Amino acid sequence: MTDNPYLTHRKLRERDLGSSKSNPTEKQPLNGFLPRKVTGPQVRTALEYDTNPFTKQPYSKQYKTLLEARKKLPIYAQMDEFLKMFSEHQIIVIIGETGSGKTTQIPQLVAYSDLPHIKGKVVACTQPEHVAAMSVAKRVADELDVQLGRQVGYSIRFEDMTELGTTFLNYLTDDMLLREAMNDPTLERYSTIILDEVHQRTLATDILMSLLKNIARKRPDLKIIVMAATLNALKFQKYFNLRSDVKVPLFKVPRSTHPIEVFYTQEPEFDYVEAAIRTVLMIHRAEDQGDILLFLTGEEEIENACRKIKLEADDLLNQNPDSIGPLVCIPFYSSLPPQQQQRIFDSAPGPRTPNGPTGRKVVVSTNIAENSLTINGIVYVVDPGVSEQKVYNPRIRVESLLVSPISRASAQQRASHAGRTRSGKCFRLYTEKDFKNELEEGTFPEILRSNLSSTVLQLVKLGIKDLVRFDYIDVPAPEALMRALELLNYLAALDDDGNLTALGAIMAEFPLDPQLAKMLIVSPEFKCSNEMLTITAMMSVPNVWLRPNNQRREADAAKALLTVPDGDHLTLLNVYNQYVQNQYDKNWTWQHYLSQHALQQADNIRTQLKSIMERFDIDLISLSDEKKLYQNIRQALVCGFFMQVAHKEGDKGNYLTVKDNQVVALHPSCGLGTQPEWVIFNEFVLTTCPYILTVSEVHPEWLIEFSGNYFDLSSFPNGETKRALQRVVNKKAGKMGRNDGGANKQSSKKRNKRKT
DNA sequence: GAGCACTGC
Repeated sequence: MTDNPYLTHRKLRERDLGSSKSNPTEKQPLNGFLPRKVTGPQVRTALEYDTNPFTKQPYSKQYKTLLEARKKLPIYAQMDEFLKMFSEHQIIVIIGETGSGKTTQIPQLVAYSDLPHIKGKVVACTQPEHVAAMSVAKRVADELDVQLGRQVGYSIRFEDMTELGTTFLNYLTDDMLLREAMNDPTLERYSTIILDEVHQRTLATDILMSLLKNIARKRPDLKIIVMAATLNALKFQKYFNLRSDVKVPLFKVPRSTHPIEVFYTQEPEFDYVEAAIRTVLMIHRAEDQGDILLFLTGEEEIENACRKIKLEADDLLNQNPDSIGPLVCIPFYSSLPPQQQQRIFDSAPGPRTPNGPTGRKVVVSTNIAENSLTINGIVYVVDPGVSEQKVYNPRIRVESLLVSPISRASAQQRASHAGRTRSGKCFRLYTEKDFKNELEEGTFPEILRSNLSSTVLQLVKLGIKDLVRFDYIDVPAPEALMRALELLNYLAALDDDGNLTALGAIMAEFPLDPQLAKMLIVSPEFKCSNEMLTITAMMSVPNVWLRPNNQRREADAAKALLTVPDGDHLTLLNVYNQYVQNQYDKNWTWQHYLSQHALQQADNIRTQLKSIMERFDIDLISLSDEKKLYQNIRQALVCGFFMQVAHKEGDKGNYLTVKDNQVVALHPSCGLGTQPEWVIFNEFVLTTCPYILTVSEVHPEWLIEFSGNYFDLSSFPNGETKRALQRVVNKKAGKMGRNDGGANKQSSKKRNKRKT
């Protein structure tokens, strides 16, 4: 694990100084344990022992306290049943809602039965979110009475809290395990792999399910456990049936949280925001003490709702000072600075007068609060039944955000927040009939609503030959696959037969979109890899520009000072360089309305990418001539993003994307000083109108020179764009006497040669 | 002249 290049940071730990030698006369708690034949009584006896079988140390006091708490979980009573099932089956599907303790307890039971530490193997448990991986690992380390990072650890992108040869239970993010599979296709070092939260249907979990199903056939010694929160386990159960005569068993873990009363509206609500505000105020007027969690879709909606709730609540308070307490309304969404995000953990306000009614806290949040986050004091949940979700249109290659109905699983997850501290109530702003008949059972899989270029590259690297017939749990649209294959072919990551090229193999090693990986890898040829490294990192993080509602003009003015008129990509470079020159100063970012958090993240990513570049001998090169440098940077951009070029049409500032012929406009946040004839862009979003974001000027000769494959004019639709390109080709032919459209091919050939 | 819901490598 220590040579894993995706981990750039390794936490220092105090080594266990106690002797690890065991006393031969001492009775061993795991005596008589046969791997995978362990029974409930055996485990219970071992748990009550004085010595920790994994550290050979006496148990601490904390261990006993935690053990008593574990015994109260419903799953503790099911130990015998689970261990028997684990002994008898290779694959198990487990269902249990949040609060069932499955994430902490099942992996421990598996460790007791599988005994990975005596075989030199590891039990893995995947999580979609890194926060969950860290916190669950900490909890389980405490429960097993071991030091976090030794017998029990976690691996997430920037942190490896494991010890090679010692760690036998590892919680890791799903992407991490998928990355590992790229270089170890049978995941040999694991004896059991537990996929948790599979109902969330993240891209990585979906792919892992397919891979594991495949590996299970080749490795009968590998056990697989799939854990989900919904009732829709049948789909997973069916999917994992390897043979028709052996059925994958289902293990159910009951919930152990407080009861939650669920209410529905009689009629559908047309204005869910208005209904939500009304419901919050109704709770405030009529219900007992307890805080409220309201789910809305986005920043603007949340800020407006907070303002209205506050106004009305103040009115109520003034009219009925003796019966109604004060109310605070706290917005919560991802782009909020961390300090303001912390406010959701503040306690509710006290009474306004010494003996008056006590106050109430209302948290108005996006989906960010739906999973793996507990806000203390929440007793009431208001759920309008919608969230903003990403949708991908492969035809025009555009991702956009759309307000859509949530799934039943999501609705249940939202409701569960009402029962964390005591029994609570959930108000659903839709009818029970709609809940039962209209909402989808589970979350719409990410694989069906994403751009798949990165995933397809990973699959090919994993050795998957036939992407169309791959055993997906939900098959993506053929058009989405085709678009991905086409892009990877133009980028020279795949050859014309769909085989991985040497370049593609390197691209797959970068945790980046293929376009970004390509431009970074070729950038030494343009003598600007140092700068491209920065730009790539900056393009991998969310928007760094802050623009608070009441300080827009100040924010825009600050941004103007950092803007490079030649293009937004160069502006990103400038922002990062200034950030470093100002010693990563928090005040500097604050004064320039920049997100310290995003810049810090870009810096982390830059470090990680740099180490991967070093591994592949990709040199870091700079040019001192700034004019030349700026030009070369934009040429390198063309090598990755040639499919995202637009040409100006007429004088009204409209642009037409090449080949796709979409009418787009420069986003108002674009910092270009003029409206150049040709631009390259990073993102195409559909909001009030189609906009292109992060835009730089390019010269048409570069398009022909560095991506001749794509800019082969015979494949172009007739129109102004083609005519403009034709003029460039003619001019060039006149000047140079030939049309060198093969630079793209040449550079990849050069790279191929170097690798062999 | 206007927005990025949310994860993750």
